Amino acid sequence: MSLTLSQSYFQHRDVVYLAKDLIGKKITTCIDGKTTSGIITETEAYAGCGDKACHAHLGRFTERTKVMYEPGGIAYVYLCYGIHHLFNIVTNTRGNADAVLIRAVEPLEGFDTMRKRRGKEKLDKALTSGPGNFSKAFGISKTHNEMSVVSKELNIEHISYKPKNLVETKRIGIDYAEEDVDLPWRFYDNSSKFISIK
DNA sequence: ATAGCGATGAGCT
DNA sequence: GCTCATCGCTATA
Repeated sequence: MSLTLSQSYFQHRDVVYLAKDLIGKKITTCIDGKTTSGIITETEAYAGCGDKACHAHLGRFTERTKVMYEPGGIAYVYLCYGIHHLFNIVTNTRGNADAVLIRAVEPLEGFDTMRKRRGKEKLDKALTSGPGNFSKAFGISKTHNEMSVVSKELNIEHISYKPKNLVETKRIGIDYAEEDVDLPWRFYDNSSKFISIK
């Protein structure tokens, strides 16, 4: 049994709760006619204006970040290091600019499509672990910025899967975030090998 | 107009 | 563990 998560699910006010709750959910993309899916194994929460690691810190509102202020349930995709497309789900209600970064998934369907998009022969953990790798394997790019995550192309379902060893720890790559660097807002299922780094 | 740099990943040692 | 590719975003002027 599975249930597609609704727009209102993503409008929950606590982005940290959502980041944790999304571990073990199933994410599916149907892009360029190719279906790929997997179990979410790693996420991070970014908590809007008050979070020094968040792109919307202090209400920063630019061409890039404006999508974060929309009501929850749409994608925020941006280019990192000029190379990697990083996929986030905007959460909370309008004006709050919270988001959950998807950092890794464990593949379920579309192995051949993922391998082809990644240019990899082997099915090792690097196929879909790490935010840039996940996005590439699932066919997500900046053209999907602002797309609904309650759609045919992109959706998330509750499935009968329970994370067996849920770890809470500090976020990756945000050394500039001063007193917010150590917030335990990264979550991963340590029973999966599809994790970016431990 | 432009300098500085980043929510990374791959390859090599 | 270390280097570096690569370019859009941001702030500053």
